[in-house]
Amino acid sequence: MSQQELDHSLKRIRDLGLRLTPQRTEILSILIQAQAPLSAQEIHQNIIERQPAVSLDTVYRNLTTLTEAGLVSQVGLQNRDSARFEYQGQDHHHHAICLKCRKSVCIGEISSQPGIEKELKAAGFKPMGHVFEVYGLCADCREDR
Amino acid sequence: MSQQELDHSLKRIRDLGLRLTPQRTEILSILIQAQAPLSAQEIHQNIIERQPAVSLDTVYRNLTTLTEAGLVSQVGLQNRDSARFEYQGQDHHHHAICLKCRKSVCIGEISSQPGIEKELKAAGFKPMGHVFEVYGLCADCREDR
DNA sequence: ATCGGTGCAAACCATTTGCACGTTA
DNA sequence: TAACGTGCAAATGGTTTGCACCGAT
Repeated sequence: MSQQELDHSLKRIRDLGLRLTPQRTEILSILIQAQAPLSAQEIHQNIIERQPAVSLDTVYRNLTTLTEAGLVSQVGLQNRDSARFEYQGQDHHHHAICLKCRKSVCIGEISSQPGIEKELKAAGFKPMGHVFEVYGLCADCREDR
Repeated sequence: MSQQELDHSLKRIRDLGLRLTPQRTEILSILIQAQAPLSAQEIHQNIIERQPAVSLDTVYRNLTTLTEAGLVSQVGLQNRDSARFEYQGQDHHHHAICLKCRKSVCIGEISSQPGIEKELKAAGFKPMGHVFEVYGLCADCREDR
């Protein structure tokens, strides 16, 4: 569970020759415990409850660093407002995002797409990742029953 | 072909009670002719070659209006820099976006995902749309052969 | 003792908005 | 002529950056 993920992450940080600062550890542990992808601002709010001096810039810089380290990944919302981040565990998964309240529900990985793989191959495109997001209305926000 | 799409779009605009301004028509026709999703800035550049007085704000406002009219859709890039827009024809399709040069290749619609549909139903989530984007390196930018 | 990391303040830049005027229907 | 749409300029807000100091290794 989370302690294990934190240990794994700290090891990876050390292995990459990055330093282990209290800020970095804190950001990581917040993301590991998070139930949903968080924005930089939300992470910052969360942190200053315990460490009031941590700046928003540091949160941004660490999110970049952790993303490059492969420990965190970005979750978009088609360029509407701010970016969201989540801890990148073993399981690759996606999200269904509510257009009204912004909450997101995790959904599993999509099945392989032979047709698309073939198209990419034909175009000479080298895929390195993908984004799949469903948007709509969550159970609380939909107006029909 | 494009004249037909333009006519269809102009009709839709009239049907919605929106006005037909030269700026609006121009933006639409640029998007219809575009080979790839364009950013607001690119559309603006393109427009002022013919109508120097059109402002960037107007481009933004029209992109919003046209998106709401269902004639244009946004293509993201996971919140990295600026948004891109493309004409929304009959066919629903997706993009493979090059992380280096930003060019994008169109790819077909993904096949239906029974597993995910079931998950969404269980969560009470009402899907209204989805985004699927592959990112990686295009034929020109990949370094291996 | 290094060199990466941090805080602060200022810079950036895409996008949005208020307002008065022009134009479409 | 009544909204709607536009241009201009200013505001907004998320994110980035320069710089000097601090602290992990």
